[in-house]
Amino acid sequence: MLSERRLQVLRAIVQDYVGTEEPVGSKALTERHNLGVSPATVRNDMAALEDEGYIAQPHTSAGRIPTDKGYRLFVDKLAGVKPMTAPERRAIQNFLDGAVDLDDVVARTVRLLAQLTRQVAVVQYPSLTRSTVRHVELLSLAPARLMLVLITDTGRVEQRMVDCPAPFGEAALADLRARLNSRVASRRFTDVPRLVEDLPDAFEADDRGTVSTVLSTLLETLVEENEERLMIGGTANLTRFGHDFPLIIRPVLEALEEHVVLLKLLGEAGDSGMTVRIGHENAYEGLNSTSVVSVGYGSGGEAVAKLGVVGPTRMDYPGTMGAVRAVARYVGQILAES
Amino acid sequence: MLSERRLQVLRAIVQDYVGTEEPVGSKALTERHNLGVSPATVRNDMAALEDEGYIAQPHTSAGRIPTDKGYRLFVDKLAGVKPMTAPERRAIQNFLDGAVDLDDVVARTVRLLAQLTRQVAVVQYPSLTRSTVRHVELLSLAPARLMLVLITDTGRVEQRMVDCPAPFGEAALADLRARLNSRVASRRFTDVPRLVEDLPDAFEADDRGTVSTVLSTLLETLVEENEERLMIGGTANLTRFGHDFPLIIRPVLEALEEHVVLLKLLGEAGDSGMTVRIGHENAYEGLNSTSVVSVGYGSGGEAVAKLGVVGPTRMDYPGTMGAVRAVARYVGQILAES
DNA sequence: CCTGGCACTCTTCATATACGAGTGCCAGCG
DNA sequence: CGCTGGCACTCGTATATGAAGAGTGCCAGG
Repeated sequence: MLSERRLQVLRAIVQDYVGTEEPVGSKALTERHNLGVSPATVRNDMAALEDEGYIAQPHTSAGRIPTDKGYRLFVDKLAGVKPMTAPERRAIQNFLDGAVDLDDVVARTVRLLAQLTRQVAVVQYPSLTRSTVRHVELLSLAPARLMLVLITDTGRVEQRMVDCPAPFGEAALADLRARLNSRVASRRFTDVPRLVEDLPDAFEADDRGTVSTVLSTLLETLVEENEERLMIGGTANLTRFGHDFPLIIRPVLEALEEHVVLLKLLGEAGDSGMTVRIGHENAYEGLNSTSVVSVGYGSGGEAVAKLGVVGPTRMDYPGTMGAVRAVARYVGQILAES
Repeated sequence: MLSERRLQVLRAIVQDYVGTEEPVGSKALTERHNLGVSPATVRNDMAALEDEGYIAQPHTSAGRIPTDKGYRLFVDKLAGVKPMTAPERRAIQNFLDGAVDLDDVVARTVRLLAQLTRQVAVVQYPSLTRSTVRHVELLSLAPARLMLVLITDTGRVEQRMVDCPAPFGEAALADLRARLNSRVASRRFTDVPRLVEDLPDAFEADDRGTVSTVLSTLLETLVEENEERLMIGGTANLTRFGHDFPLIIRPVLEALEEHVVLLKLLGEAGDSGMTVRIGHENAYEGLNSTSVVSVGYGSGGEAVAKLGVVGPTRMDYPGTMGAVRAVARYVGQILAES
């Protein structure tokens, strides 16, 4: 177990390195933080910390930098979440309050988060499977072509084309629409499959094919992988990565375009509370030199989706976590209001 | 006026520089291209080309690289559009044919274009104002809350929430829906404002407020700036920019996130045929070291939107133009089929 | 108008050297 | 036993120097 002072030394190393981007030496440490001990003592502590794998030196005779394990300890034990100041909170609220619909909320959230943290922001749309149905609509576009529109209580709207096996009359359409809504409105999406499974039985033989097609399209939209969407922003902040960045930045950009990868990443994060994945803790290789800070947000007590940021492992964790948490809170409020 | 040989020298410089990314000297030129003259002669030609501003040398006693003006001449006079090979064309078609809806078409197009050109791809959604109305739908979500859904012949779907000044009955809703569709279905979106302006008159006084609100929401969605959307992809290709790229790449990433900037850029491009904007020809400063190749696409003879790529000025123009043109053609076909 | 020759310019690369930051270790002190 | 100052050592960075090479501009001659 590490002594109290050694933990403080680690904390000081992380803070200085995050600030300066340069390996930090024993002398500089004692000057900038009053640890009450001499550089020689700090050197001993550093040697111990290095033995334990919390810090490393890029080259012999350079200062130390934290390892992923060092950041992990820092986040878990040595640092809290830095709360937003009152003016910052007001700014967040003002920025989000103008949103007119869900797309706008998500877009604004991405911008805001990117700006606050100066990192890449990732915001997931509210998951269908965690929302309730507000309305299901069926439009007839052509004799054998329908459009299915799903609307959730979180304001999300999904539409899908349905090619019917046979023409479908106006009367049957109205019937299906009414029955569908009476069964699923205000119900959770996860219950929908069970609630509609016997619907075709209520229709004439000629129409059952179409009804089944509509229902299977409906169920398809609820399948995970299909239903999750997200928006990213602030990629320009990747340029703040470091000097060596050409090699780092490319896989990160690639990962950011692979929404599936990001969704998986967010999915792996804990369901409640804030999750920080540091460097190699991220399963996806391209993100091995980044950290991902994410948290769920939702209108009530329950999270309907996640949001977060992706940045260099050398990031200001307390500040980033504070911003992410605050934004998630306000987004939740906005969703609850609408 | 430049002599024929000097133009060939310029062409050779552009080709070599694009290939090697290194300034090209007189000796290397005569070795790789059989111009039939000696390096000394080429040097004289180069001096002349430099006087005219077509090429420049990064440092004294280094080879020459083309200027924006040089690329311009190359594109206008010295190079054609390189057609896609038959297998490439088949691959394009296969890749696009699986698309299930417009979002999917656009997403696939972006991926395809980014992959073919190894540059950043930009694809605009079909413009509303250049499409015709397939269907307008009104859904009642709450007593005083409607949802307006617009569907175009190109498969684009836009939805907007409408907060009504007063509750709106089911009968009035059905009436409005029917009247609206009978007036605007199959008409061009640009005609819509004229076609609906007297609609409120047909309703009872109590409902006129709501009808007007619906109509003004409808008209709002048609305003340029609001109605245009686009998707980008392949940003990871920005890492292929050059060695100096941290300073170049940041403003480019910023521009790519500002869809308004990109839309303006595409808007300025010629309405028919392919447009190439080279370096400083781009009005937006952040894109001064990039070139933008864009072209309109559409189901019929008329373009409904544009697509293109953004890359370094040092790009393979003939190949890029060929890919952009081919993709635009196939996308047009796909849209016409659906 | 083209060509070969030639002197000149500059960048790049390798080598050598000095400098300094930072370390590890040790003996001594409280 | 832990902290401290001292000291020798390592090694990366910065600077200077020189050689090599690529490329140029210019000129005289064909």
